[in-house]
Amino acid sequence: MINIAIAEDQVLFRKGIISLLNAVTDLRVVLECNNGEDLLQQLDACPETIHAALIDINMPVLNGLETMKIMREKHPDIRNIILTIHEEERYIQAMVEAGANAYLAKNADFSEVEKAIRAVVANDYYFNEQTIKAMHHFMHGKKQKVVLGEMDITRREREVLELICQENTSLEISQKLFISESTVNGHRNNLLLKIGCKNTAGLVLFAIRHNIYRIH
Amino acid sequence: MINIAIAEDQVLFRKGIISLLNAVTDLRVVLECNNGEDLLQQLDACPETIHAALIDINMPVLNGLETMKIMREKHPDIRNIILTIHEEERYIQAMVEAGANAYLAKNADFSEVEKAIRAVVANDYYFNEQTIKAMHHFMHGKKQKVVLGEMDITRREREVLELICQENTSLEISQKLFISESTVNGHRNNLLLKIGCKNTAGLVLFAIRHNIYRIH
DNA sequence: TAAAAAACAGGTATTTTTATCTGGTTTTTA
DNA sequence: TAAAAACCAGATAAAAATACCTGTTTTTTA
Repeated sequence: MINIAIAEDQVLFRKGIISLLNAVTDLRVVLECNNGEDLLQQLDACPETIHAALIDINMPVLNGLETMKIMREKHPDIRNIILTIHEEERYIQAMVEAGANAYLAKNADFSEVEKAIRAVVANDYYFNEQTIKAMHHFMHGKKQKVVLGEMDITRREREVLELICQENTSLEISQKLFISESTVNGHRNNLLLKIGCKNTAGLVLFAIRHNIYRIH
Repeated sequence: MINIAIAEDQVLFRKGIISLLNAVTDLRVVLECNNGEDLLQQLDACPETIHAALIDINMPVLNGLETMKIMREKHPDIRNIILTIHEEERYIQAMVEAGANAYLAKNADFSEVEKAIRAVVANDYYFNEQTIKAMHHFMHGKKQKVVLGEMDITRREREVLELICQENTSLEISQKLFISESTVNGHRNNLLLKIGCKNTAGLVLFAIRHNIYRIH
């Protein structure tokens, strides 16, 4: 019997996965949580041995990356399977680098989820073609300048980026932050370099992808 | 017995929901599809009476809104339940206006999905507090300038907008569309006016909100 | 089917953004 | 706790985006 924990904030998706997993005779979902912090707390209180954890990236309170880093330290025997909508290579790279045992896109089919669970329990890791490819690109030095961006973006840069997303010009931003327009343009430029994009459009896309700016 | 169809492109989410629905004794998922076009085709070939359809908004080929409009004409007896990640009022408004019988966010819990299915079958409609609120705002004239925007944007403008989101400059866009840079700038300007935003950041946000550009 | 409206194509001038710089300050880390 | 790295602030020139125009062609609609 394989015991599974799942951290995923979308209730319906979570319940659906649990239903599918519990329908398999030797799989059992022992723990379910809304976010990473919840997972860590529940694990401390859990008497059962957990073999694998399905972890979402976008979660409130404690996100997937941070959660997994702590998991590696506090629960090194639990295999971490990332289950996310993000298919960009930089996510795969960041997660694998941080110690993920498997990386699955949410649009994978269930048989792959099952396969990944069995694989990580038996052989520690499960990497599909997409993941292997991302790792190759990473190793061949084709990695993005900023792996999981927001971590490497300074507070000031983040403030500027937020205001850019709110359609402010550099002058307006400088007035709101009480700095000169040139400085704002300096931050803008650093953002472009760090994120590795070409212009404002790229900055906005990055901000949305990384929840620096939330779209309504 | 209530027969249900489901159109949802995320396989895992779809399979999960189906597993949950089929676990309820008097609910049965008869039809599952990847997109709207698939749904319409399968409905034509389906000998069973479908009582309700769960429809996602973001789907390839034929999206939720277009799908539902056709459903209203060709299958007026089937109740359409929108099941989406979008919680913005303009989506609710657009969908209800187009004839949705219920609107649910994907982070609803399963009991609400079940409740909504029973409600639309018994009483045609199911609207929760959030939906009612959006409809009130709509009726009180607080609706956004562009309800589901893309309708008012020409094909050419949409092409330009897509390329803007892909971080192309006006010159690059002009080369890709075989028109002059000035023309591209003209389209850009019209987009700014129609959408009512200030700059590229606003254009990108609009494109994402209205699924003209899909973020990964 | 004419008239009207909308879409498409383009030009010019101004403003904003982007590419490269310099140097001081704060934070890491060896 | 020095040295190194990263952050913050800024300037200037070049490139790109935006504001404001004029026409032509295609679609609507009265």
